[in-house]
Order: sequence, then structure tokens, then C-alpha cells
Amino acid sequence: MSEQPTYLRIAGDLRQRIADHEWAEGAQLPSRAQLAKDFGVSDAIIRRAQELLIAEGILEGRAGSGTYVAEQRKRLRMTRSCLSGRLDEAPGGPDLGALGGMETWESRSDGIVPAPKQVACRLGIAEGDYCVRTAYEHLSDGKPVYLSTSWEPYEITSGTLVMMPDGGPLAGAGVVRRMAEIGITVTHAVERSEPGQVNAEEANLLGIQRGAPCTRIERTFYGDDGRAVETADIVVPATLCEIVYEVPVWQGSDSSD
Amino acid sequence: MSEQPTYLRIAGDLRQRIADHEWAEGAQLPSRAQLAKDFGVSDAIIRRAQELLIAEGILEGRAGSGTYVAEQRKRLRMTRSCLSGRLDEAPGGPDLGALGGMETWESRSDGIVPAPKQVACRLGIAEGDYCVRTAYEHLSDGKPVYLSTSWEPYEITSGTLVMMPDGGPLAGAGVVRRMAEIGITVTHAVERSEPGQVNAEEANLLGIQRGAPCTRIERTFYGDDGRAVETADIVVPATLCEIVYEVPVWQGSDSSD
DNA sequence: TCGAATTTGTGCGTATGTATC
DNA sequence: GGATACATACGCACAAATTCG
Repeated sequence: MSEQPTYLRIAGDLRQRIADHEWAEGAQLPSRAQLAKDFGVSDAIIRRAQELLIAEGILEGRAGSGTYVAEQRKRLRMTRSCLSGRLDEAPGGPDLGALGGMETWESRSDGIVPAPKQVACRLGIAEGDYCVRTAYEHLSDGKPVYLSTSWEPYEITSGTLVMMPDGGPLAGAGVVRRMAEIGITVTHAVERSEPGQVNAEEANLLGIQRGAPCTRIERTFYGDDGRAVETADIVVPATLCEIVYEVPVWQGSDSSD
Repeated sequence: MSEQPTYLRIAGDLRQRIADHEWAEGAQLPSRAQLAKDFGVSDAIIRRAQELLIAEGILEGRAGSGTYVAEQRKRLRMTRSCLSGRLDEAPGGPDLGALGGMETWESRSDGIVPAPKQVACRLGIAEGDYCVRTAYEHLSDGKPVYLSTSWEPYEITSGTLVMMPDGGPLAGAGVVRRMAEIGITVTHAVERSEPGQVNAEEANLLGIQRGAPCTRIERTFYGDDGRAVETADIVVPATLCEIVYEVPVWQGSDSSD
């Protein structure tokens, strides 16, 4: 116990051995009792080490069956290209289809709701002002890959045909197109990215383990008048998607490094 | 126990009460024993719930003292702007200084090493080909905020004055400038972003808790000939930095949403 | 179909070490 | 030194899910 706690040492050992392909993807690990005997520690310590690796998405526990090396599903690449004339835009989502099969989504606008404080702040409106909220489940080849919830200020689209993202003639069209329809040009988006874990509900929707690592993105679209036209909370599980940004490098600036 | 395990229910309860500011930032929570009595569960369950929140960066445990609501240090904003003539570039790092004080860094090039498989793949060179590896510790107002390790193919800078990032006349200058010096124009970067946790060593360097959530970015710079000129592993702890991308929206594309 | 064995998931009590006050 | 509180570790019990005879 000199330097590192036992459970961390064992977690590291298992992590290394999995990286070295001692166990194949999808293979079952020895049982807790067996590992405890192998390592000469108690049952609970093995459990604790495994919990760490499960949270990291490396292992997967199946009740009644065993602990397995998590399968690396072929992940959907979500690319934001800032380089050329790519359009990166889907409802609460970026450019899909860069890699992989059929990307689709299901949405349910759950109507007009007062903006929570955080959302109001991002949209530059007052807390409690009305918004159209829409929840999306994004699918690739029919399987869920990431989630998003979007808010649009009611004031902007109120009375137009594009008020509901999933209704009207442009049902299912992206924010950019829908806003263009009512004379608003969307110029850019700002994305705030944070690491996190999926909660039980999200895990259920995505068909993955609770606590699996994910990236939470707060994305806000801005119109040519500088106003925010939509903001979204996007949950991107690391096991299902990889996030790639392509950014240009501007020469001759004050690169102070 | 109907739906959710007790420890998750309690974790959720505490998370909510912290969000509601029942305890201020930096405030000490009641002791485990007290909370166990309050919730009518065992000591261990409280511990388990608290461990979850500590992993989420919401709580902070101090041995011998107590459990505290984690202080939200004013975070450094790391912005990648793809919009105008901003330069986003520092060694293994992006535009700093958008918000906050003095941004500096310390680096130690630990010499010429054979490229590991992953790095070789990102640089488009063969495994084992030599690289100049440099580790950076990025500081804001003297305090560490994020870490990075960069690899540059030895072949590119070999024999030039800019071979070592922290040596020669352009010591401490960014990749873009150093490459410009030897006639290579860096045109763009690709960043792959993944959620993760900091390990013990990183936590130590950053002065934060082990297991704290972070974003791991694999960034690769490309020259005008399409060759990769540098790649870096960047560790951005969520508690110290926020990551923001500004991306343009291209009108009239196949926005299929 | 049933049931027993196995394995994980959850919960509890306790002991020891160590840091803080 | 003593009291308190967290960190780690062990042992046990039971539930739930799975597997297999």
C-alpha cells in the first residue's frame, strides 16, 4: 500500500492487460472471486477496480453473466469542418454522414415552454420567456448514437410556418434552412464542450451503460443580426461517436508561444 | 429500492441540493455519519454516493477534514475560432488569453524518441520513426491549467535551428511560426476530442483531484503539402478550462435535417 | 419447465490507516 | 495526544439476472 491504493494498482494492471489484448474484445473476464484469488485481495477490491474501468467504458458488467471487455462499436464520426463549403448542420446536430451508414433522427417537440435560466442566458432572452423545445434522438442505421434537446425563442418563429421543427412544410429541416425560410440568415455557431457521464435515462435511450463517458456540448446558432436563434444541449457518448473539429490556421498572427 | 439503487438516489438528491445552493461553494457537507443518519442508510452508501459526485467534480473530499462543495475556479476559456483572422495557436495549445490573466507555459523536450504506433499513424510516418517529443505544462497566472505532449517528425526539422521547440532562436515559438521559419506553411489542424478522467500523475501536475473529468484532444497540424507536421495529446481538465469552438455556418448546403 | 449454480449488483458492519483540527 | 473525518480494505448477506443441466 506504499504508493498507490490496491484497487488503483489492480485497475491499472487490468487496463494494461486489456490494452495488450490479453483478453479479446467482447471476451469474458475471470469472475470476481477468481480475480480476487489471483491478486490475493478481497472480492470488494476487484469490484472497485472493475467499477472504475466500467466508468471508463473499458469493461462492461452484465448481471448474472460476467464482466466483459467492452466491444468498440464502430463509432460515428461527427465532423465540424471549418475549412471549406461544408455544411455542418442537423437539428441539434452537426454534419453526419461523413462516415457510415444511414443517419436519421426522431424528434418530439414537446411544445412551448418557459426558458430555464441557463437557456435564457444563452439565447439572450429573459428567464421565463417562451421557447419551443424539441428533443431529438439521432440514429445511425437505426441505432441511437447521440441525443440533443433544442430551444428556439418563440418570438422568432411565432406565427410562421416553421415554428415547430417537426411540423409544417419544412418538418425535419435544419435550423439553418428553417430560419432562411423566414428571412434569417444563420452565420455561425458557438459550441461549448464539456466531459461528462450519461445518466440513467440517457443511457437507456442510447442503449449503453449508465455512467458511460460522454461529451456534453452546448451549441448556439447565431443569425446575421447577432441574435441567438437556437441553442441545444447535445449528449455525445464516447462509445458511439467520435468528435472531430477541422480548424484553419491563420498565418502571421501573434502566435506568442 | 423499487426503481433506482439507493446510492444513486442519494447522489441525485445531493446533486440537486448542491445545484439549488443549499450548500455554498466551498462549504463543508455534514459528515458521512450524519448524512447516513439523515438518509437512514449505512455509512458506505453515503460514501458511494459521494464518490460519484467527486468523480463528477461536484464534491471534493479532504482526508481528515470533510467533504466540500468543489469551488468553481474561474476557468480559462480556450477558444478555437474558425471565423476570422484569429490565430489559435500555442505549443500543444490553442488560443489562450481570450479571457483571464497571464498565460505562460513550461516545456521540456525530452529528446528524440521513436514514434509509438498511435502517434506514427497520426503523423503518417512509420512506427519507430524518430520524433522530437516535448511535454508542456500550460499556466495561467502561474497556476497549471492544462497539459500537452507534442511529437514532431524528426525528419522535418532535423538539421534546422527549430528542431527543438524549446531551443534555438525561436525557442518557445509556436509550431506555426517555427515551421514557417523552415519554409513550411501550416494550413490547418484536426482535433479529435474525447471525454476522460485525469490519472494520478496528471492530477498531481494540475493540482486537482485524481479522476477529475477532462477532455483529451488529439490535435494534428498539417502543412500545405498535406503532411502532418506535429501532433499533440492535450489534457484539458473541466474544472480549470472550458473549451469553446466557433464555427461558421455555410448556407445553402444539403442540410438534410 | 424447473431449479440449482454462478456471477454481478447492492447494501451493511467493521477495522485500520492517516490527515486535520 | 485526542477527537473527528475521510480513505482504504475485508467479510458477509441478499437480490437479480443469467446459464445450464
